[in-house]
Amino acid sequence: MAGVSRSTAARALGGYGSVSHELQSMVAAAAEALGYRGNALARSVSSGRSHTIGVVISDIENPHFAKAVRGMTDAAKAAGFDVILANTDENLDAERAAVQVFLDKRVDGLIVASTSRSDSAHLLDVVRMGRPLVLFDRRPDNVEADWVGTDCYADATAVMEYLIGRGHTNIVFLSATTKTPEELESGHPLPISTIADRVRAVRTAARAAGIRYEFISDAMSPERAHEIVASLLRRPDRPSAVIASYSRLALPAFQAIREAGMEVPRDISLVCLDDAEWMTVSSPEVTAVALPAYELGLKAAEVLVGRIEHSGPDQRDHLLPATFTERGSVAKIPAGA
Amino acid sequence: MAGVSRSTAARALGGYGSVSHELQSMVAAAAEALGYRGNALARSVSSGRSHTIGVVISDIENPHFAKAVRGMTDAAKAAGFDVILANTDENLDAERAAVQVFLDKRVDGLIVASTSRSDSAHLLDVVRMGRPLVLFDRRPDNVEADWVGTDCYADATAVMEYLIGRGHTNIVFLSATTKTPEELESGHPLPISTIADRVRAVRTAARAAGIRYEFISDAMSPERAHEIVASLLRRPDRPSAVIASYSRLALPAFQAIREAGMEVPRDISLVCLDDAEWMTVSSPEVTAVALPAYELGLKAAEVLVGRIEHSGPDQRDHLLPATFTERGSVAKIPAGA
DNA sequence: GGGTCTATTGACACCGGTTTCATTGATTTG
DNA sequence: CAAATCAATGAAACCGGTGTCAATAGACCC
Repeated sequence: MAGVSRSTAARALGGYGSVSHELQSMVAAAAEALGYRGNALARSVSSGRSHTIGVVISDIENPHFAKAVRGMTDAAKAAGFDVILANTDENLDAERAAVQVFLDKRVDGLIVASTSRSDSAHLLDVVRMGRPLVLFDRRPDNVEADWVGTDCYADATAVMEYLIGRGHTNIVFLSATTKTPEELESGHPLPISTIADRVRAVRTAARAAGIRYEFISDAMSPERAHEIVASLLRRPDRPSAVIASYSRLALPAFQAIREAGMEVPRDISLVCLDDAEWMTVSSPEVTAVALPAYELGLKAAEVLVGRIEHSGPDQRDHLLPATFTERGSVAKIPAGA
Repeated sequence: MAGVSRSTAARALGGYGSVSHELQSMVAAAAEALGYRGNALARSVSSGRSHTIGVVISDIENPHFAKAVRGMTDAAKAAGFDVILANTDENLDAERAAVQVFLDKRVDGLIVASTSRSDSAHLLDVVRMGRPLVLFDRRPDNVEADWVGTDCYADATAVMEYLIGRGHTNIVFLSATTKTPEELESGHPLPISTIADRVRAVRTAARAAGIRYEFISDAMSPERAHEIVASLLRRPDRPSAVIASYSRLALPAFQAIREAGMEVPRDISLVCLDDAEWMTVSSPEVTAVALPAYELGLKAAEVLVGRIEHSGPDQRDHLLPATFTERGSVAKIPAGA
């Protein structure tokens, strides 16, 4: 329509090569008149860049990931990338499939919150084929890639010290993993690195202080967590404090306590290693560690984009600080009580 | 490597055309040995199918959308599609840009929670070029496409009847829109259809019952909502009940009431037209309308996939029921009080 | 045994971009 | 004024798939 060759039209629209001003505007006018829009897929096939990054997480309904993904999309958008999303529900096969599909779709890079610390062949594939990869939250043992996360060991240690400092001597750590409490106790390797770090921190701090502690795993669903806490409360040697591994566990725990006719923190204390909105309106408000989810996501995408564009060689860990927020859910137990 | 032509290799791997069993396995073996993976982009260029759907919402951090997106990804995954995501923050330009980019990336279909009821040229483009489109939550006035949502008018009416039934005669409706209260009052068209329906329901029910009511718009951020409610509480003619348009407004409202030293529902009642987790652990628990967010998302993606695959002609509205959940945040006011 | 049918295969054009290369004409240089 | 330089352009090949078509050959039919 503009009376030029395909090459010239492509140059005019693609903004590369050199085109005279006159033809430039003729082509632009023709494109406008025709309602022409470039085919980003075709462009990607030849250019090798899809301007899309793949994000693989366990569940977007989890507010932590929702915030993180928001951070990722914001950083991605600022750099001209889109985000394609997959939920794995902590299922390794689903994770592998998602990574594979995204690779097939030629994403420019991947952000993965891997469900496994050790089964990382699919991630090794990614780095082997030279696709930028950023590990999110969880850090697999043998994958050489950038990692963005928080220091779970330090955070859990701080919480333990806080509890111990307030006189607690019988603490339960509630988490969602398929490992048995005995396995946790014995230092059996855990599939998810963040949980592993927290368990290790609890064990180390409790032993150092010589206090009673117990791991309860298997709180896979909110319903199950509710049951577990309810039965915990009926025990004669009821613990003085419960540490919830994350907010989806703390909520049913809180409800179970209330339904049992007990009160936080009078009858039992509650801390969470993950913050949530509701913890600021509950009675009492819940003491928690607030993870910088949005910032983590932002950082992860920024690091990824950096790798995509500069492909520098220095992979490293990017640690962001969490903030411990004291509210009103932990009792101070008088010495000798 | 398998000693066959490109065509045959493609047929063997692509699973189309006919290939002898012998060559089929030779090609498979060669592909395996070479670690060959198809290029989904190239496939999409020639096939015209990208197996990707674009989702355009205002904010993934909003739990309503997080749940909805989870539903969408689940339905999409089941049908072999991936989801690519964009946040607009209720910014029309961002929405337009996102739709355009997704179109350029040749998504097979779009789900859009549009920020505007009337400025829908970009959506009309989508239907004009024959891309399947599903409208989510909000329904623009003149776009002929499937719509998945709830009946906001009916839900808000039910809440008003509940409040009126409990003796409330001075109600404030708190929403986040740039329109002034006077514009809301006069029936001025609102950009977002769900808010428009709610405002209309409140006005109609209040007038019918002859009670006092007031619109407060402009609660754009949680901070602003907090301020607004705080000043509301200092008024001599303090309203007896506040209806929060959605949970991100109810939370700061709840906090502001508490910080003012007042108590829900003794000093003021609170209802929300959108449910949230925290409303079950706050004291008191908050009466709210629970939107079936996950199901809405699931439905939206199912409808979209149906259109992509069968392209039937009968576009329609898909209404899902919300559930009113009475908890403890609304006082019963004795007649004549 | 000749003719038709059908499965299998390769050659080749196509999708819609990008990129290399040679050609052209104008401008700058010596 | 000839030679060198350079911007602008089109032809053609490429990216990595898919689809059409004709050639081949073995199976089947009478």
